[in-house]
Amino acid sequence: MVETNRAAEDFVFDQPCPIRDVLDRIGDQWSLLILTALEKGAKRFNALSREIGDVSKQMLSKTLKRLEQDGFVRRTLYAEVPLRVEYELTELGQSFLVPMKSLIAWANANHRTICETRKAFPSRAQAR
Amino acid sequence: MVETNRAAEDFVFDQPCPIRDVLDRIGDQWSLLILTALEKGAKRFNALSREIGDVSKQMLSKTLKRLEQDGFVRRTLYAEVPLRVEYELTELGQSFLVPMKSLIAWANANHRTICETRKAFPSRAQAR
DNA sequence: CGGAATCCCGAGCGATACTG
DNA sequence: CAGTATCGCTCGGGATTCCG
Repeated sequence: MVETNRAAEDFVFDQPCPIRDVLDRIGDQWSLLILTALEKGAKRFNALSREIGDVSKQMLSKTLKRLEQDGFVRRTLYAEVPLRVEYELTELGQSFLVPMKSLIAWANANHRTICETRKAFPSRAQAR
Repeated sequence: MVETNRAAEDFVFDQPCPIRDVLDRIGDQWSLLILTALEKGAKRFNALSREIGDVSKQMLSKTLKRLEQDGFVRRTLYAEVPLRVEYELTELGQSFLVPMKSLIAWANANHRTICETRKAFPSRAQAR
């Protein structure tokens, strides 16, 4: 699993289009939720799980690892018993939230309009 | 196909979380590309197809319809021969691009850092 | 407690062919 | 030209189970 196709695998590390690369992360359903949940401070794994609610442990784990790999989140392991692991935003993660917030604000402001428009659209045979 | 499960179907029209609803659209790989392509003015279907390049007709069609349904894009049909259809941004679509641009700017500014961080991450057995 | 491994289903999406 | 219909594959991600 480690040495499969080197060329294709390396592609992950050098995406040609920045915005698509970024959208792939935050567009994956959980990343943004996690990021905003961490905005108020460091959280433990199960605390995040409880706060977000409808995320499986697997996805929380995977998403956190990706966010860590991309430098949005820092993971700290405390070798206690029982184990304790804390996640917190890095500077990069915090700086990302700045432009993201204006987008969130836009979404909140215009969501009602979007829903109305959607309802008014002719033909109920639409996708999704 | 029109009258399946009413409750589940209506859910599409009234999403509880604004930002997730919005991200579902622009996170779908083509919406943002189309929106930015339309920023400079109205375009015809095939013109969009050629400009974006690697999008199939099916996905272009579906995505445009969703964007139209959500009120981001306006579709105008000219009953000529041969057929002519033009797509353009609505005011909503244009207003959306404002916060989106700051996010794009962030992505451009920090993409290199993200790629470096990603490369430096231990263990090549990462996801995606 | 904090994950990793396995199984599995449905959505996303491309390719192709057909229609108005 | 501007789509729609059908097919089939891939992959995200939930459920469940196992590990340190």
